[in-house]
Order: sequence, then structure tokens, then C-alpha cells
Amino acid sequence: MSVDVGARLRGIRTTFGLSQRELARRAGVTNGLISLIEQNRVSPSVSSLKKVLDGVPMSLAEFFTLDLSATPRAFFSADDLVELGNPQVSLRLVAAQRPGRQLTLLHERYAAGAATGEEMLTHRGEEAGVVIRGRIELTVGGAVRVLGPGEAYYFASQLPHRFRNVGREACEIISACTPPTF
Amino acid sequence: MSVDVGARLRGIRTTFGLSQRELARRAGVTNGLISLIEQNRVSPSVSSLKKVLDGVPMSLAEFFTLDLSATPRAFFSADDLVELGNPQVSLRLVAAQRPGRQLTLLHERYAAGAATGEEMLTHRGEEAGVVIRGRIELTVGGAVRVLGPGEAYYFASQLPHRFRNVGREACEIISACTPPTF
DNA sequence: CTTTCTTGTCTAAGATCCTAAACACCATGA
DNA sequence: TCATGGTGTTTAGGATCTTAGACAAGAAAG
Repeated sequence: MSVDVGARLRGIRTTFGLSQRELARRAGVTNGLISLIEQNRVSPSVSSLKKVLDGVPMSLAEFFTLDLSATPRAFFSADDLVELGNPQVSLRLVAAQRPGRQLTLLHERYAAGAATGEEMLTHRGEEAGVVIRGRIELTVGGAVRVLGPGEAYYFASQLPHRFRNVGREACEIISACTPPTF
Repeated sequence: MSVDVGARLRGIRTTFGLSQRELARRAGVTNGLISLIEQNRVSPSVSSLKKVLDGVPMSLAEFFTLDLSATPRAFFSADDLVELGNPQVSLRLVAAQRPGRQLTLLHERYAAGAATGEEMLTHRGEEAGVVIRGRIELTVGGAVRVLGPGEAYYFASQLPHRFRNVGREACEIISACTPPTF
């Protein structure tokens, strides 16, 4: 019952849209090594696995903690929000089943046509939000979806992501991110 | 800025009270390898590091997540409990700063002289508690302390631990443990 | 003081990892 | 059709990890 290092690395690399050569260049190793590791033809040393993950970037702890088979949901329909409050005070919670949440709320507003930029964002922490008004196109990893009022998102900020307001109306989002940055 | 695998392994091994040879025997590797890894003379392959950790036992994710320098507090004085409630409803929270808690409460009672056994316990999950009446001697890792009424504990159950009622009076504890076992 | 057992360290030799380079395949165009 | 640039794979050889066994130091008992 060994750890499938190869499948994990391949899943991460493709999620980030990198070729073996590109990841190898960033990590300072050869493309052949990436290939051998992904095929489980070798069990890499900790030091070289760390070099490879530095090219993503991702820590060893995150690498071994990651569960590819149980990828957390990235999108939630309006009905998926969990009602926590009572008839007097309504509290609708996003990703209620997700353990270890530690977020703070923000209020964002995207003008018509606005976006977070051409490049995909990728940083530490987690972020989540609810669309209040308008429509927003959200790309997370390989998945793209246009979210409307009442729909929500929740994903790890390490996944490459981008917001684009593809409508003619301004878009408002109640969003949250982890304390340190952003 | 590399990961100090050697120091981590040595810290874990000594915490569990194992010699290099004993850990090597359980893991199915040689004692020399343990020695070389702990001195950072080599960077072990993932497969052999996994074999070594299986002898503890501990997962790779737990190994790399562990932060030896910032070992969470194991003991809390009565004053260290965080008051969460209001003047009407008083809620005193144990280890409030600890992230990702998911515990359920129990009520334990130790007769005079009772103990959890000669062997140290070690299992998955986390456990915590507050002493209500009497006194209890608690050993966690290398640390030992006698706790009295109003004092509390919180530690990872993987750390070898043992409860002993060293007084003449019965001891009551409100304790909590993670869902799966115990 | 010896003997014996334990501990952690060190050293050649064998096994495995890692690199450099070539290879095969699939596109896209000239 | 033939180049060009991209992908992942394979292989020989040098670098590194891992083993088996010896070594030195300390503790406990005779």
C-alpha cells in the first residue's frame, strides 16, 4: 500500500498546465526525471522531490496531504448553501462540510468587462465568495464556469484562477480569503 | 532553505522512546540508514522514508506537517482557558487558538490509584479534557504533570500518553476525543 | 577491573537514483 | 513532402542512496 507519488505529481503538473520540460526547467532538474517519477519507475529522494515541488510551487506537506480522488467541490449552486440560522436570523454557510476553515469576508465589485488580468493568479491560502449581483466568469484549475446571483465558489488559492466579468452589468461578490495575504 | 528531515526524524524517534536499531527493526531497514538520515548525510528516497515512518507509525503527510519548533501547548492553567460567552452564558474554551478542532465530549472518572495501564497509549486523533474533581497524573511524550481541578490538557493522541490517579480521592474529567475511535 | 549489552557512528560494496542525450510521436506550415 | 517545434519516453553512465558489518563509547553487573 505505497503512496502513488507518480500519479500525484502528474495530477498537479497537469492541473497547473505545465509540460514535463517546463516544470523541469523551473525546478532545476531534467525532464527525464519528471517522466520517471510520474511512471513510478523511481522513488525520488526527498531532496529532489522538494526541488520539483518548488517549481510549482508547493510544499512537501501539501503534496502528501493532497487527496486527488476527493478533490473538494469548487462550485456550489444556490441550493447547496447550508442554512445555519433560525427563522429570525438566517445564516447561509458555504462549504459547511469543509474542515479547518479560517476565513474573513470581503465585498468585491467588478465593472462590466473587468478582470483580474490575463495571467492566472496563484498564491497561498483559500478564498470563497457569493455573487450578489451580475454575472462573473470564474476559472479554477481546468474548470470554467459563469456564476450568477446566489451561486458561490470555494477553492484553494494555489489553484490557478481568474475572475472576468463577461456581462454588461456590474457584478458584486461577497468574498472571503485567509488572513495573511490578498 | 531545505527541510531538516534529519532533525524531524530524530525528534519523532526520541519522543517515542525508540533506539535507532529498534526503529530500524520495525521499519525493515538498517540502523545505519537511520543514523545517516538523522545526520542529514543523505536525503532518503520517498520509499525508504515511508518505510521508516511505517515503523512509528506515522504518515508522510503527518511527518512533513509536523512543526517541532512550534509544538502546540499540551497543558493549560485555569487562567489559560478562554472565556467565550457573555455574563449570562459563560463558555470557557480550551486551546481556542488551535486550528481545525473537531472533538466530541466525554465524562471520565478515575478511582483512587486507577490508571490507563502500564503501557503508554498511542492512537490516531486528538484528545482534550478538564479536571473537575480530584487530581490526575498525565504523561504526554516526555512531559509529566499532575493536574488538579480547573486545569486542562490538549494533545495529539499519537504522542505516547498515560493517565494515573495518584491521589486518594476519585478524579473526574470532562474529556473530548476525535470521532473515529476511542 | 573485566564482561556484556546497549547506544550511535563510520566505511566499503552493491543497489538505486539522476542526468544527458537520443528517440518516437504528433502537430503545424512552408 | 519535408522541416520545425512541441510532447512524453528510454537508456548508458555517473552520482547518490542503502546495506552489512566493524568500530568506539557508555552503562550495568559480576
